[in-house]
Amino acid sequence: MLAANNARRPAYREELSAPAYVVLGMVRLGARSGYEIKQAVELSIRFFWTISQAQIYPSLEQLELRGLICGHDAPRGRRRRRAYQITEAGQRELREWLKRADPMRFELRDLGLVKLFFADALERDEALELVTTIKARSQERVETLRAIEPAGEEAAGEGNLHPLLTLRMGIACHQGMIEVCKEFERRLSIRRPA
Amino acid sequence: MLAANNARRPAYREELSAPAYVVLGMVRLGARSGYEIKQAVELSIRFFWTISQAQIYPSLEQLELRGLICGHDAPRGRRRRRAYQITEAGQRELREWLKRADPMRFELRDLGLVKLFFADALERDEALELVTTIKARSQERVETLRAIEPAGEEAAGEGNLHPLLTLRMGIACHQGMIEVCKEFERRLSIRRPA
DNA sequence: ATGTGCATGTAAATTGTTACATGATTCA
DNA sequence: TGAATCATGTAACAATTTACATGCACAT
Repeated sequence: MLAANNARRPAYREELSAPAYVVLGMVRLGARSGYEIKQAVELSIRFFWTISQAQIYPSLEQLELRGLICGHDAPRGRRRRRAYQITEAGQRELREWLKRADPMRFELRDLGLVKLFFADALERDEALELVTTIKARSQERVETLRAIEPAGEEAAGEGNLHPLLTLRMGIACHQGMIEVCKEFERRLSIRRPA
Repeated sequence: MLAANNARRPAYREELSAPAYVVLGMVRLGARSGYEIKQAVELSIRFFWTISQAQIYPSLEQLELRGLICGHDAPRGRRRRRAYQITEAGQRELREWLKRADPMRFELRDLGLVKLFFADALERDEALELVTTIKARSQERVETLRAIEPAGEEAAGEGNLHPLLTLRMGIACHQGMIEVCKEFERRLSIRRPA
């Protein structure tokens, strides 16, 4: 019987996985430990990409194996910790990925919109309520994003323009949906007022 | 040794899964077979929800077990086929779900935005190209959605208002993002023209 | 002493996709 | 007769999340 390697590390493929590129990008932006990467994701790209802690550590390993990042033990007191930096090769690989014309699939999974789609099964006032809920959700999201905007503008002033761009895209997207909700609220309440 | 049930049908839980509700909703709208449900999804909600064929048939089974839909064999010639209809209980369950105030998480996974976020690692003209690519992607999406609009308007005239609502939400969302892209294209090309 | 934050890691479960397998019907 | 479409189903695979497990540091 052969000794099987049961550890579930990702297979060594030619292509890096998407999470690995995300980790690489975050290391480039200054996140040093797995812990810091997770935090950076939550503070920035969480609106269009999430990554769980269980994906980060294997990705770091994978990246280091290829020499795209280099890590060294950097304990804080007696608490263990491994700090990473991006390498020259890593910089190149990241840029290549950014320039690569791959699909970049836009995947939206939104049960809110699904419910809205089926809302003709409801009474008119119930449907109206649903539209209002969906609108409120986007309004909350816009407020959250607007609260981050100053930080994005500051970063833009210091040469990191693109986080602000993605922030504005999020705001614009939800703002657009809010307007449509308002239009349909009028439409639904005029025909049969509450 | 106990006889294990190795078939991978979904565990019988209190809660129905999201795909099951999607299937239920589509059966209500007149999709009869698993095949028709898959088609209906591709023709309508695919922009904010997808479902693979491998999820549909177990969902149908699950729904029938609970009496939310009822199915009968309805072969076309000698080709086997099972046709479903929504039951009274199914109508109720669907409406309850639509009214239920659960999270309805909006989940976006977009490597395009991720790349944009990291685009400060690129030269200015390369970043500009990326912005243009992302803009083009949204423009294509808007065109696709606009092509469906007449069908949505027709459905709205016949009492199915909400598919048009979700269609307009998609258009508005991408239109908003397109405007932001244009603004940044100006910004990027003014400072250092190609 | 105790709760929160820093820090890393793994096992199990869940969820979803892709590919395969089968076979009838319709139309060119 | 051969391709496209209708129709159902499963096995294998891939991706991701959740939960668990561990332990130090620091402030209250």
